[in-house]
Amino acid sequence: MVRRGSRGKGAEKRERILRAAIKIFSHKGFFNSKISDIARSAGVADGTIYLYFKNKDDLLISLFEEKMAEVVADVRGRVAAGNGALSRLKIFIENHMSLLVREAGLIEVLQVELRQSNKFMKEYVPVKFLEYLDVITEILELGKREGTFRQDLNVRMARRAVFGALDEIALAYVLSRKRKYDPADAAAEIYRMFSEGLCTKAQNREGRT
Amino acid sequence: MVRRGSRGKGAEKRERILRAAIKIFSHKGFFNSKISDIARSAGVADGTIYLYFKNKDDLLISLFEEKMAEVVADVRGRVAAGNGALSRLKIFIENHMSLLVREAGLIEVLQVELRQSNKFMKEYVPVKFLEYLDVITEILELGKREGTFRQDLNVRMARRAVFGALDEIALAYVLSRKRKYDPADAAAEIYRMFSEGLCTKAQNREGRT
DNA sequence: TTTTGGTGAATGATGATTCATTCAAGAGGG
DNA sequence: CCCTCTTGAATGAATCATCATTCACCAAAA
Repeated sequence: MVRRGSRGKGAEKRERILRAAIKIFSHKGFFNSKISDIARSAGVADGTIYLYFKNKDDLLISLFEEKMAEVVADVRGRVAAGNGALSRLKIFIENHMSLLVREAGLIEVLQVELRQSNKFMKEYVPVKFLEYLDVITEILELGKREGTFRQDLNVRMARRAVFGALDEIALAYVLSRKRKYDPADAAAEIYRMFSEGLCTKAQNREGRT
Repeated sequence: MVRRGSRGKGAEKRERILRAAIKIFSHKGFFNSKISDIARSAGVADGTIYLYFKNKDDLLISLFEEKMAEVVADVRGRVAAGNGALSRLKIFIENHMSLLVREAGLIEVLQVELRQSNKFMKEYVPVKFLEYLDVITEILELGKREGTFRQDLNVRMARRAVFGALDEIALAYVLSRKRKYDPADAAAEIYRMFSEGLCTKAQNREGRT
């Protein structure tokens, strides 16, 4: 018997299906993607997908949660390396933009399907996505403690604003075939917009990195 | 014979269908909405919808374009009343957040379906949405001319950042049943984040409204 | 031989779209 | 003023294609 845990051949096949799902969903969107497309792309039979996932919805949600978990763990590690809130914010923004290149398909799926699922799959709470937002929250709170950021900054609002700006720019990048700008430049620009907007006046008057 | 131009009973019926579509799409999402749902809600027969719209996709797109055209014309008028880029930016942000209350259904549809359509309906270019972004662009360019905003501000990027921040916060508002915050407060917060981030240092050192 | 993962054709539901038919209202003739 | 007649809007039941999901069966491993 082949076990289907986190180790062994089963896990490998499951992973193949997830990768294929990312590819197909990112090309056609969830509703236009057929299970048989995904199966073909993964090199398995249609029915096999149902051995690993409850149904099509479950496939999408598993994809969100598992891949986002990796992204969150990864960015947490990177951010921790920065010292000070500004440095960490910079790392976070740069990492997000570089995901566009490293994990293009995944980001495309997240961007167009997350909202849908978020809104219409009643029982689904995007836990891992919220954790991603938490990483921003932690940076902002650190900044307030440090005195780098305004004391009256509304953290809940600011983290949405930061994520929203990143996400929208990422979306523009993904949608434009022409790839009009460089993600690294975009990161620098966004960082500047927010750091100069979030810093105390004292910080603004002095020179900053 | 009843004509179906922009005047007369035909237009009224068409409008009823559009309003019903907004209601149903915003509740269930495009793919989960049945034409028969919309027909019932509009008080017409299924087939009637095909007298006014080519197909389901066309219904969604017409909805985008026509309703966004109204929103764009409206915000243009309001923004023109402000003098100076900062004042205009403030008006734009406040108007966007107040749309959440005035046009809740429409905004919900735009937020979750626009990305989808944008990405997957190959021929569709969201003209009216781009015009909405142009309103921001014009404000930013005015600010640069005036000297209120940094000369090296990347307008294309900044307008996406502004829209993205607004959109994300609007989304959080729409998704949370609990209505955790007041759109007017949110507008003030966002305005502050961007104005302090976009202004030249000279502006920052002096007092501002 | 038994067990289990894997298969993919068959099933059944769903829902967009069509189209034969109905209906209402104006036109014109007597 | 009344009675056809014509026209096209409106209807909604029927059609038809499309998949998600199931399940009877197969092959390899134990």
